[in-house]
Amino acid sequence: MTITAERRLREKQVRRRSILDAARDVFLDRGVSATTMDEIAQRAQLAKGTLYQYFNSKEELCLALLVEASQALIDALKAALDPEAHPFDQMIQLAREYHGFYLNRPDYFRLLFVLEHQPYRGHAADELQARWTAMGREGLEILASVIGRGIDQGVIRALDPWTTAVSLWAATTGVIVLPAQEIRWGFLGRLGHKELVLSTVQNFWAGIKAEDEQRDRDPVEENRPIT
Amino acid sequence: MTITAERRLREKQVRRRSILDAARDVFLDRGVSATTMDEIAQRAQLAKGTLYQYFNSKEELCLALLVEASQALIDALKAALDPEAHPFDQMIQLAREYHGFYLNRPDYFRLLFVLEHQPYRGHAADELQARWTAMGREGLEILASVIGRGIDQGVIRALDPWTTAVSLWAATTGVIVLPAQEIRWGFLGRLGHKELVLSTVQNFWAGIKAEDEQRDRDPVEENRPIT
Amino acid sequence: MTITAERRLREKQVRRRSILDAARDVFLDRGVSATTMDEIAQRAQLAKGTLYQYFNSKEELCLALLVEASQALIDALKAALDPEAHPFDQMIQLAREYHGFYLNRPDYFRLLFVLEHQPYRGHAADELQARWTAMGREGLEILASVIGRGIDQGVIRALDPWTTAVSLWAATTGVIVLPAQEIRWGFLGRLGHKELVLSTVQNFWAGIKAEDEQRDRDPVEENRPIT
Amino acid sequence: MTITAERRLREKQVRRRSILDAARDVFLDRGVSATTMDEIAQRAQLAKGTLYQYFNSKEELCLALLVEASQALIDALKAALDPEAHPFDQMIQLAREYHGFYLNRPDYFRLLFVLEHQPYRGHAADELQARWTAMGREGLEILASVIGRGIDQGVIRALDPWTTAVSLWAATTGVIVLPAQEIRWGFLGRLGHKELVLSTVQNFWAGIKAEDEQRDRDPVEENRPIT
DNA sequence: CATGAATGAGCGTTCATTCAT
DNA sequence: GATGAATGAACGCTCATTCAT
Repeated sequence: MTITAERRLREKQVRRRSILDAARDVFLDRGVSATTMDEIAQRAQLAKGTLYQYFNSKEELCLALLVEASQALIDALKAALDPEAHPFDQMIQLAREYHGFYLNRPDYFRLLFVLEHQPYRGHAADELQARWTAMGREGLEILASVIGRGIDQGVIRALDPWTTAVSLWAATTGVIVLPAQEIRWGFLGRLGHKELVLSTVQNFWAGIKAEDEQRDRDPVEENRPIT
Repeated sequence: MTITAERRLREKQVRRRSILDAARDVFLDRGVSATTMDEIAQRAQLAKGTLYQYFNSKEELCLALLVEASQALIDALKAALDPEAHPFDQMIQLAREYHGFYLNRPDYFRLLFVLEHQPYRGHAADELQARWTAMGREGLEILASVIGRGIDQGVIRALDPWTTAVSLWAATTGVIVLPAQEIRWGFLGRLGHKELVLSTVQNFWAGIKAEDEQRDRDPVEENRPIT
Repeated sequence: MTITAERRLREKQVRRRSILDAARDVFLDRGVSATTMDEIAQRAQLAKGTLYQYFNSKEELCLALLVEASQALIDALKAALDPEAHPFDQMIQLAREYHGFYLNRPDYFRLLFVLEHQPYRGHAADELQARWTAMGREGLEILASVIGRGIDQGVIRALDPWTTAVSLWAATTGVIVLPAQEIRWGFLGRLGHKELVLSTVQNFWAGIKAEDEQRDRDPVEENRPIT
Repeated sequence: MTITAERRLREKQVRRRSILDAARDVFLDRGVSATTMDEIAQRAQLAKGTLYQYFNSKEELCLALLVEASQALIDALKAALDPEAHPFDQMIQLAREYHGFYLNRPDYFRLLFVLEHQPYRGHAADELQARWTAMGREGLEILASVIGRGIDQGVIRALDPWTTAVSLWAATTGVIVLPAQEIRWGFLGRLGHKELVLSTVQNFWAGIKAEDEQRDRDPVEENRPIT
């Protein structure tokens, strides 16, 4: 009995997983609003009705994906951070990880930052909505605390850590997100996308470091894959 | 005769305007793909069929709005630029104007940079599509030429002007766009939004200026309203 | 005054004509139900509203065209008939004229015999409806009287003239109408269309002529244009 | 399990049938282009969306009906043909069957030969389109081969079998189709419709038979009902 | 619990007709 | 009388959701 129950649970989780995977793929192919539940069901090799046993609506399914993507990003950022390292190195670690997340999970990235999302004030999912918001803040706090430590150690000018974190994060995101708009704005220039991202971070560092801080070495090294 | 014809023309333009205004409002309320032609018609106090006398499709209507918004932005940027000024000041002028555009026409701004757009390769409106793309480039070129002049005058390091322009523009947009995501990411910090934008530009400047360039004064002054 | 009134009348007739011409052309291009009043107005170089000053509805416009076409066919058949000729020659005259009508006015022909027509029980046009029906009968009567005279003179077997007329007319129409269905039924065979029509008539004549009637010459000669 | 699946399949077929029946009825009432999917759904007592689970478009639904009707006609013609009989008798068999088809399935007949059809080059149903065309040809080939055998046996003059088949078929169709136009052309004469059809065939035979062929007997006998 | 057929409100779009000028 | 912009009821079709099996 217990064994059967366990297997049941395991199967349910597997099924939930495959629905999320399928939904993510199709959302990214077509955009959220252009995706139909039929397509998701087909990609997941499940009947359409089954989807509704795991998620109350298309909206909730999308939200679950957003929470998952946020969690993955936060986990990756946390794991990338060496607590012993110099604040500058930590910033670079985070930037590289952020860009690595973009490279390794462009699906999650687009889902979080490019795709248009309605306010999701639907008849369900208020809890998911709250979790999503909380996660956004959590990610920013990682960056803010790095900057705060840099200021404490005197290697960064006396700025507001939270504001600076927001500014850096937003600027970086703005650059990472660029390829999604390439259709409109034409080519990006001679630098590759990765170089563009890291040089933006480097410029930013140059702007916030304390006057006498000499650390200026090239942050662009190879990027280890994230799994 | 001529008087009647003139009035007709004027009325047509007025009606076209009111359709564009209504469409813009509803697009911003609901997002582009969730907006229905019925809603636009209702908001414009017109019959649905009337919309199709002015625009061949929803797509074309949206594109017309994008072209209009791009044009407004480009015009504002051009007007704000003092050709005699120091490159640093020009950068600040552009940034301030960009932010001013965001303040004065948040509707246009969201339309251009936040709302998701399909590739718009529909059965109409190819000319509009082309104009939109061209305008995007034109805007970037204004910034690139400022940076290019800065490099020529030796006040900016020897960077690629186009790449640097893309980087600065993307970073700035990333910051300006933040409030649209506030729902998700919580508060921005203690600095106001405008200060955040300008300090981002200032940091960027610090990163790209030539070593011996001393200009570092505070760019945050009052912002004159744009009409 | 009278002169002006006359010119007015003439202009009205000209305008009515150009509407009918335009409608006929577009009906034939697109089929009746797929034709829009916009297209007709455009082809007639008139405003759409003007159409409704000459015809109460699309339906009535179509009916007017049908009456006109019927009249043209009847007139052509009557004109082609030499009252002094041998009944066989008369039959051939009629057949040739019928086919000539198809060749010279394929537009009218398709309108009458190929295009699908609703019962036209609309809110107008009952009189036109009646005229159309009457004209159909009138055309058949021309053929029936020729056959009747042939029977009287002993050159055609003792058949019922009206029935024979219907049979000949229907068979001929069935053949003439073929090209309209070519899309479906593939090629027609080695004979040309005109030869097909006339050989059908010839076969029919061979079937109804009196045993001893020798007249059997080739009815296929050149066809004079009808204007 | 199998029982459930079987019943499902059966129910699907029943539903498909009832859609086809409803569509046929409404097409015949209103004409193809004037028929709306709403009307079909209402007549079938189904939701509109359900129609689209069985047919991809109105076009495909119509085409399916045409293929079905063609198949029924071809099957009937093949079944009616006695391969041992005299070519003249075979022609009469086919004509009688053709007319019988008209009597038993006037709905199918009108669908095939009276209703106007667009070229049907739509976004679906290319296979159906091909089947329809092929079936048209197949029907004609039955008649052509009868005529070809008559020529081989010397009872028909040396004509082109395909052309002659087209001519006979078109003439016969023209006569059979007459009642559909009765509204316009008034009564048919003293002979009944069936007699008209068969006498048309007989006249045709008289025109194509070899000089010395004597067979001329009355083909008009009672018509056995077709089920 | 999984299924997939059925549903029906809603979509973007069309077009015959009206009517103020 | 001529105009052409405005109308709005339909149209073919879609798709998130439900529910009997």
